[in-house]
Amino acid sequence: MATDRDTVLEAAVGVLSRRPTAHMDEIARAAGISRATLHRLFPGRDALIREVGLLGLQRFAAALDTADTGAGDAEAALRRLVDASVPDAMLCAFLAGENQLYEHDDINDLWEVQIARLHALFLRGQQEGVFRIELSAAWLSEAFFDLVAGIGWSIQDGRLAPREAAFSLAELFLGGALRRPDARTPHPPAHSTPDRKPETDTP
Amino acid sequence: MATDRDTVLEAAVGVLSRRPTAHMDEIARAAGISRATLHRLFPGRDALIREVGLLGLQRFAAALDTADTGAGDAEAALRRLVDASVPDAMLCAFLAGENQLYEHDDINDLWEVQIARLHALFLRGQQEGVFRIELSAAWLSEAFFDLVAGIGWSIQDGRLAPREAAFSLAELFLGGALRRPDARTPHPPAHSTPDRKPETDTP
DNA sequence: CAATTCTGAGACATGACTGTCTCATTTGGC
DNA sequence: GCCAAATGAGACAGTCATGTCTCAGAATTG
Repeated sequence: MATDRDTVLEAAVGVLSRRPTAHMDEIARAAGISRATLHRLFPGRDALIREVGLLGLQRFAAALDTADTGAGDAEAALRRLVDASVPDAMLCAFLAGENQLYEHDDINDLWEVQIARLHALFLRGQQEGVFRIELSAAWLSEAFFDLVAGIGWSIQDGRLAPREAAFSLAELFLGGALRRPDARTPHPPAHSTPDRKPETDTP
Repeated sequence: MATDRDTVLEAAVGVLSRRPTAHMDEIARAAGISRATLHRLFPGRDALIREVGLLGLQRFAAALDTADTGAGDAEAALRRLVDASVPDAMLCAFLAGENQLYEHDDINDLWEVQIARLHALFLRGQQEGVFRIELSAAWLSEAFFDLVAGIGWSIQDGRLAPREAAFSLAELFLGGALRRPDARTPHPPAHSTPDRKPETDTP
């Protein structure tokens, strides 16, 4: 029985991350409360969805703060970000699946701020020679967030043990994102070779 | 103006992959036809969604067929799968975001068959020493599909050039999934070290 | 123990989307 | 140019979820 707003939000995430179109009935039952009480806590469905999205973005922003992505080695910063964001992976899964949120301008702005922070981290890592420059920072940002969401879905469905989550995410993503100090790309790309030039953001 | 069923389905994917709750009106407008004609082509919304999902699964199954994932080097097989599945990345994005599909048993079965084929490819690669065994084949399967979906979203939103898609996916994913022939893991995992034992499926 | 507050269950009206229909218009074939 | 088929626009009822209300019962507080 969860009468707290935050507790209800947590329960709502559990339902909405898998079924974004869940009715108020389902959300209320998932939280162990009645539909009436749910409406007493949140003005309506829109407000509830919006608050869940806001919670997710705030948690992800807090993870970026905790990881202190602007300091030190870019690889170490990303590892800190992995550890900080995996506990809220389910919220990220909700954010990835709920594209209806982007109708609200404030949510959209907050989202873009966090993506910009991710982008900046990858750009810095590329300029420092830590991350590969053949992959655009935008793609690295997108892929990282998608994998965090994938972690959330996998854990929720019982396909991934929570203890393995951070390790699995860090090893898979960093393996593909880090420049190899010794070995070059295992095979030269046979398809289209994007001759990407190292980007700069601070002119 | 798209009067063909397949053309309408393609247009529907474009809308539904981003807004899974789009109304019939929006889908019809996206296809350039009226709501009446849309209803003449498909019995109802459920049938339309179901056919889009079926199309996505059939395309992904066809990609697995084309790639011939059971033959030859596992890495080469995965590279073939990347090339074969990237053109249908938007459909995979739809599949990843539309969890409501899994109420239909036939769709669910077809889905699990394809995931099993992916899983088998990664398991084989692990047994042949091509893919890392510290990451479970289940996680590799999930991550691969999530990244294909991410490719689809990125292309649709104009954040990734279609020409770079296959390269970006293959390099990022294979970099994290392949065993490094010479260099070991850049940093020994400081967090929890899952002492995974190499799995077997054919006893 | 009594009073207050909060919750759950249900009823109710509202609104939105869906599915079906009709009819005028257009398209395409002959 | 005529006829047939198909399309678009709109109207219509049905359905479902939402949001609000009331009331009885439970929990908490004094």
